[in-house]
This record gives sequence, C-alpha cells and structure tokens, in this order.
Amino acid sequence: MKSAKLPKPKLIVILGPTASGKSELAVKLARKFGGEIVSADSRQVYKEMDIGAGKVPRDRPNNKQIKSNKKRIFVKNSLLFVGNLSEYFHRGIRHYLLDVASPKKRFSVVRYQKSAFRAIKKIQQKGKLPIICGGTGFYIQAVVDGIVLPEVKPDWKLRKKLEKKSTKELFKLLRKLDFKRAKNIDEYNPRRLIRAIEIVKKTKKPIPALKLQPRFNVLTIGIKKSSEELKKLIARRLKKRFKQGMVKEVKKLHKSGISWKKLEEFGLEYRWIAKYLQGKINYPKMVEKLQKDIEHFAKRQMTWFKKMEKNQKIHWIRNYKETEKLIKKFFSF
RNA sequence: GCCGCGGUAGCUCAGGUAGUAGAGCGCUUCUCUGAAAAAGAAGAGGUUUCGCCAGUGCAAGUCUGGCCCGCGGCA
Repeated sequence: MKSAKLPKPKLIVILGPTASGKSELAVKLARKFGGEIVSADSRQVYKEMDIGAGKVPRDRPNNKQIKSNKKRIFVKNSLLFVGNLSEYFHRGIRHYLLDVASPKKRFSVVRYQKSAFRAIKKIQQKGKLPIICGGTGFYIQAVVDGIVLPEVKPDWKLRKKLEKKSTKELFKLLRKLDFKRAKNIDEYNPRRLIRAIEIVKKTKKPIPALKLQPRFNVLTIGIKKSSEELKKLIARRLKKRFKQGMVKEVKKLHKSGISWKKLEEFGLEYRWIAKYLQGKINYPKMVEKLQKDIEHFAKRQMTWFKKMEKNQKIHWIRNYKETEKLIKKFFSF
C-alpha cells in the first residue's frame, strides 16, 4: 500500500531474437546512459557455458575495477560476487545473472525472477539505470509483468513417477484433481500436465488464476530483423563460434560430468554438438541441423514477444539513434 | 541397341489382390502459471492430380501397349 503512491522505478528492456544484436545495443546504451545490464537468458546463467550460450566475453580485470572492489572474494579461482554485485564486466559494463548457476543443477524462472529483482534493486540503489537484455521471453515476462508464481517447489521424485504415465493418463488425473485447470491446459504436453498436478497435490487446492504484480515503469525496445537477414546473421555468428572452440567447450562440459542427455536437453548448440560428439551425426549434418534449429528458435522467440505485446508496448527499432530518442523521451516524463 | 530398376507434395520415399492419394523432413501458424534454447499443438502444399499418350474396366498411381526422361548392367 505504501508504495502505491510512489512512482514505479524505471526499467529498460531490450529484447529480440537470437543473433539480432541485443547485447551490443544494451552495452552501447549502458555506456551512454550510465546503466548496468541484467541478462535474461536461460542458458547464459550457467557457468562454463560461454561460447555455446553466446555470452558476451568477460573483460580481463583491470586495475581500476580491482581497486573499486577491494572486498572481492574468490570462488574457485574465478571472482564472482561481492555481495550482490556481479563481477562480470563486459566493455566496462557490469552484467548481472551471467554465470550464476552450475550446469549440473537445475535453474528455474523463479530463481531468475528473484535474482533479477535483487539485481535491479541494487542497480537502482547505485543510481544507475537497469537494462534487462535477453531472448528468454518467459524470464523477461516474469520480471516485467511480475508474474506471481505458485510457491510450490518442484518435486523431482513425484515428477519422475508421473513421467511414466502417458499424457492421456496425466490429463485424466488432472481433470479429477482440478477440473478448471484441466479445461484450459494443453492436454498433450506432459511437462505442463505434470507441473499442474504437482501444484494441486502439494497445495491440496485448485490452482489459482494467474496474478500479475508489475512493479516497474518499463520501456521495452525490440530488435526486429527480416528473416533473410537474421538467417545470415545466425550463420555468420555460428561460424565464428565454431572457430572459437565451441565443440571443445561441449567436450569439456561432458568431461566434467554432464551427461549427453542433459547436454542434449540444453538444446541448440549443446544438443547438436553433443549428438556429433557421440557419433550420432557427422559434422556437416550437425552444422546444417543446428543452423535450421536456431532459425526455428528465433521464430519461436518472436512468437513469444508477439504474445507479450498484448500486455505491453514494444518499440521495434530500426537504428540506434531512434533508440536514444526513445529513452530520452522516456525520462522526460 | 538390349536387359533391369525407377519417374507420386519443395525434398526423400510408402502406396498386397484396381474403388474418392499417405509418411518423414521442410514450410506456415500457435501454446505456455518454478525444466522455457525446454516441452507441446494445429495447418497449408499433389494445377480434377501420381512422367506423357492410348487401351481394358462401372472404376486405373494401381492392369495392358507405346513413347519420353533418369540410374545401373550388358554390348
């Protein structure tokens, strides 16, 4: 109640399909307006997943940064956090929510949401401009719309048990437990069904309707590219990353104890390179499949953004100048 | 020139004994309440059409004959 009268803090969101140039734009804006960046990417949260996930490279720590962070702590010979302050810099700009989880463990939207809220608060306390930048629509939406997610932690034992059932059985079960939820769920999607059953079983109540608690004043900027252009950008970036040792990175991940199955489930680069390393497909086939898969992914991302547009205006921009103007206008109100 | 195999959706191919054309991939669109690069769903495509022409049938990708094209073998 007390915060209802205060104006909501300002937040800038930059979104777009993969390879569209979000990261560059975000950094450019951060440098211009004194911002810090909160990544919204479901794969870049993981350590050791750098090239494949397409992270911006980390700066070599320079003297200035080391001086300003005297209290830095070392975790496994790489410096990560000082309090909630991320130590991930790229071109002098602090990035949050990169390298915050182990690929051996599960990460989730809720963890993302909590961490992102914390990071945004930190940035605002420092008087800087928070910029969310990423391609994971669900993560962005969780923060921007303030989706209230049910307080039910995943129960992996239960999930494993349920996974043995057919989707038909799962749907029947859900219909018995929560008729209303069953009515509008995707009845062929085992993951959605299992999660719904999990919530009902744990809370012993029907699933409440979706609640949103937006807490920011948001300016959303989207990068849109023609499909031809995007395909070219994807191909170019892919080539570059193979050169940078993307295959080696996946090999290393597997050696460190991550199963092929898990790698394949990470999708895209990790999926196809893992298949290649297991000898399931040859090199040219892998490149071909990967390119196609990334193109599809980019399309799915756009579908998600279109959906977000129902709640929220997205300013699709064509060039940088336009973007600066939008932001200046955003602050003049 | 002869023998064999094939010519069906953009691509790769299914289509026993003739009865209103199918699959996978690709393409398009979409879903999403703690896995979201994941997990799922739907749709459009075959110029009255199955290389072309004729024949037999009530009925022909499906049978018969001829022709054209591709591949392999023999000469």
